[in-house]
Amino acid sequence: MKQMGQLEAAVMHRLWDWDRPASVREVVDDLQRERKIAYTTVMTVLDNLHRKGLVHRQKQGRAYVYTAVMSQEDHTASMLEDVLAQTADRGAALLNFVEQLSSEEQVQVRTALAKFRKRGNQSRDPGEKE
Amino acid sequence: MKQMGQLEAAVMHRLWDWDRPASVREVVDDLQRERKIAYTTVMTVLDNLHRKGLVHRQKQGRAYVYTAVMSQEDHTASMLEDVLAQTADRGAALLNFVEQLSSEEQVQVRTALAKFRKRGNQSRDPGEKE
DNA sequence: AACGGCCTACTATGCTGCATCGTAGATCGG
DNA sequence: CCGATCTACGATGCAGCATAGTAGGCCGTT
Repeated sequence: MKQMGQLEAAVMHRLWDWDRPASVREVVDDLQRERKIAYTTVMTVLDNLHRKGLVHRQKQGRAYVYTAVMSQEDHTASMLEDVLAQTADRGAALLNFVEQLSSEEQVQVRTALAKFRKRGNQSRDPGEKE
Repeated sequence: MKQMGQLEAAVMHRLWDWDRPASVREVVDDLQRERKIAYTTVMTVLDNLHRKGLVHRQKQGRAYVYTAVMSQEDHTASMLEDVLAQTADRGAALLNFVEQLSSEEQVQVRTALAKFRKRGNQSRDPGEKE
């Protein structure tokens, strides 16, 4: 459901990097700096992303400006969740996963978990975002 | 690279469940219990999985017997890794991810990490499995 | 008011991956 | 030699993504 194509990903990365509403024009111009691509191609992609619910859009003057619905981190977390959802034994998969993380990352995760534990974990403050 | 289609996944799940070399015939027969499907369809799928390196095969008599190259848990872990690899900020993504895990799973992960830490992390003792 | 830009909507094409089989040919037990 | 069973190879259909052209609307400028 979240899986994207190359171009879609390239577009999303720009929206994430910029972290502000961006028009098709802006995205096209930025992509153009790397390769030739038609305005309508990018427009179609943004339209598709909108239909898929990955970006939100709003009319600004004549044009639409697009913004990513989720932060990249949340999106990644969501994809990780999707992967995990398809496995029979989540626990086992999780173990093998953290096992394969680098020591540094293991520390990061451990630290993060400790933090959540203190503040009662379970989804962060309600009323944020959304 | 690891992403599979529905049928491919159904086949892999059987190989994982059985945890032993299985022939096309066996897989077909099992799939047949749920729906009609041609022998060659399954054969093609197994052949594709073989080309993709997800299963290993060996001649046994006239037929090939197939076995999953990785355990399901390792495969899932590998996909999680792939997802994480595509993100810019692995750390942030990891945090958001563990944040969204259930309390139980957080405990599991924490326990697992503690275990690795004691035994100098890096791959668990061989033969433990599960 | 007509013109040229810019933007959206709609449509179309090509490619790739997966699902699905059929057919031909090899092989093995009778 | 015959039928059953396998593999190898090829064909078709459908879906998702990339790509882009065309038509028409809107707006500021002559």
